[in-house]
Amino acid sequence: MNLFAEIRSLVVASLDDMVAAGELPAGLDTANVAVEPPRDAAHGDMATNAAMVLAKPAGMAPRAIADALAARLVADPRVVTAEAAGPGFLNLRLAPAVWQGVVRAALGAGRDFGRSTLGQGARVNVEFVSANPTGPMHVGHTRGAVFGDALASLLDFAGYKVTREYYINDGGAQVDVLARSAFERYREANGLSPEIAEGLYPGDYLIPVGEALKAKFGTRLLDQPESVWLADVREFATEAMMAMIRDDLALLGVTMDVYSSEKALYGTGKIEAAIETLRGMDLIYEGTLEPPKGKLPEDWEEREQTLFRSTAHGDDVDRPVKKSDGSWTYFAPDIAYHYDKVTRGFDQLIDILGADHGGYVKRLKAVVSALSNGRVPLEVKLIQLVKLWKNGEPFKMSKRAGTFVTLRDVVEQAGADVTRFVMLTRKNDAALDFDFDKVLEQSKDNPVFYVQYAHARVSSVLRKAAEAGIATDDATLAAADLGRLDHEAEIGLAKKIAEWPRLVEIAARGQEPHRVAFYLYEVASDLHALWNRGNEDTSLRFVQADAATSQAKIALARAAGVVISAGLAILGVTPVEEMR
RNA sequence: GGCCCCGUAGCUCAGGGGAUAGAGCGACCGCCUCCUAAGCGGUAGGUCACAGGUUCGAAUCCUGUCGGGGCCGCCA
Repeated sequence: MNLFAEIRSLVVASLDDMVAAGELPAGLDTANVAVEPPRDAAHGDMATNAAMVLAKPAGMAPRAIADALAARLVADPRVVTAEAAGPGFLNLRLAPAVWQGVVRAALGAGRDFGRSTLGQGARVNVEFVSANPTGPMHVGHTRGAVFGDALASLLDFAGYKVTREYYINDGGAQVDVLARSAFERYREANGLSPEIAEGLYPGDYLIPVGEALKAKFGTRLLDQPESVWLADVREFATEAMMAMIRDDLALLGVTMDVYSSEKALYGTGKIEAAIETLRGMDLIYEGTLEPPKGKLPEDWEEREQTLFRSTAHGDDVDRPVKKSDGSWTYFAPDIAYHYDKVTRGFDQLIDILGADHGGYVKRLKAVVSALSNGRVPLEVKLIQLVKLWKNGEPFKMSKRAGTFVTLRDVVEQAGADVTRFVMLTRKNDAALDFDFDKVLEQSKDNPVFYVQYAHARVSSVLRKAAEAGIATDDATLAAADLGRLDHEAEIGLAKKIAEWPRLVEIAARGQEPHRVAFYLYEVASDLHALWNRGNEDTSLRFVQADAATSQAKIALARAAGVVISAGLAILGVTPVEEMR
């Protein structure tokens, strides 16, 4: 139930009536006609730009269209007044019954209130995290994980069929490094002193892997050359790392639907097939790249390479798919992987990458564009840095200094709910400050607390009502006499609740889960404001002496709680029943 | 050199064709004997980096400039 969409339908239908009555010329395009909340609440409940949009094509004055449209709109019982204003806006005021109906609808739908059919069941693949399986997840991964998961939930809520996917980079040189690092820990487990050479991974997290290798292989591998043990140790260590990463993700409440392996692409002909497909489109050739402009790399040499003609699909330069020794570049399996996603039948692909991969976006889009013949759009969402703060100072991360902050560190200190909410209070492409002191603060200055507190207050109302012997199940509340909700502050909260279905669609269209967080803050703010007014004006308290009035007011509170819990569910945050 | 992101109130940030540009913090003023104060109400504060352009209308779209950050190269 998107009230704004309903009123827009009414506006468009009224415009059609005007055409039929000869008040407007036929054939007008109403696509740009919008019905939105006005910037200033004093203007009314909703505003439409119809008269301004149609004035020019209709060859009429905006005011004339607005007045004629107004006359038709007020005939609808939902519309109380329709007044032309400003440059040609038509401001509408809706009947209290409409807002009361929103409360009833929210109670009826529960956490599904606001669910949309916008996506029409389109299949979307959201690939996120995709951290190298060489160590624990760090803060940067955490933000990507939270964003990807929330975006996936948001799209699901908006009517898409979503697959959450993790691409395991287990095919490159870094997993060999992992294997060698783990082998040293294996030697250590066998009483030898490990030699963590420069370039190997020194982290303690590999010590248990060494122990496990000992348990599995005993001393058998100790005197063997690398060629004997590398593949086995690599596989063992990679699996151990992935188990660790899955645990980290679980800690955050993130569950993937699909794990795809880069390694699995090798030796199956999938890479070759993808490249050959491109070659069939004349997009693969042997050639030489121009040297990069500006400062030339010291070891730059012109070499003939196998190149992907990504410039044919919007990239700036063509990209190598083979190294000069004939092996694939890291880009080649990525081509095959995206080809795989396309052939699995997704209607839309979303990649969530760290901002440092920004230079990679155009070639990925070129791949997907080419391999899907332009059918499948690829959207790449870049995740900006997280800056950690502690005790009022920036918390510098350094692997060497041992101040490397893992996902586990963050979640253990701040909790999954707080971590998630805070990381969703910024646009993905803006840097984020994560201040350990502030995120745990129990005050209204902390948005996490503020929103949770609002939800807890709703629960508190329900508990109080129950103690007073008032029935507060949703069915009873929905059947309450909501006509008693007539105070401007109460109607105001109902109006905010009415925005939820519209917000879901806006956020989903823009792939911007942060909008949900900001909206929830507004709902919480309105609820707190109403609650505070109860201090002065006891008639605005939710629990009243008589059951009927109480139920109407509690229905409103409950509807706000429903929206908050629906929104928090998208963000992956648990709504709390009480503050502790 | 090229590409991407960013520049909005003192600070942190929303808003991304539409009316007088918003919120929180900070500042200033007022408020707690009581029933809902881990507070509440109010005020001040902005050439939306700059310059052109498109439009009936630009913080929003386009071009350029300046400033901040990121990326480039057979490393994934």
